[in-house]
Amino acid sequence: MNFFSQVYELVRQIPEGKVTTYGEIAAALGTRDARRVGHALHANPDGDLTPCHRVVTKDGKLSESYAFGGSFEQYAKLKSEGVTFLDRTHVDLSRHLYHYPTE
DNA sequence: AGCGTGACGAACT
DNA sequence: TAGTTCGCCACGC
Repeated sequence: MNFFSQVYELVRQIPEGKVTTYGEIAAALGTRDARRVGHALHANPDGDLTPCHRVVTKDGKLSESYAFGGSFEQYAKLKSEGVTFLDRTHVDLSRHLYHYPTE
């Protein structure tokens, strides 16, 4: 089990209508290196297997370099799942942030 | 092999 | 409050 796989596992645990942040994932794996989390998602082409559109930055901002058609795809997918937005590129984290259980 | 960069973000100054 | 440094490492050059 490598870091990438763990990232994918956590992302798959995000329920519909929820989002999480790079920092949450990194912290859940015991590190502060959010860059690897982002890199893992971008390196993963399995858009159906791993809902990377549910992962945003700490500010709730959608990633600017999203691989599947830009942040608009994230916006469309998330909105269809019931996620609300502060503006076209910012998720309402106060309503939809998924916090990983601490163990 | 080293160096710079990067879907990031917290801590520090 | 804003700017800088540090964490940590895959990847391209």
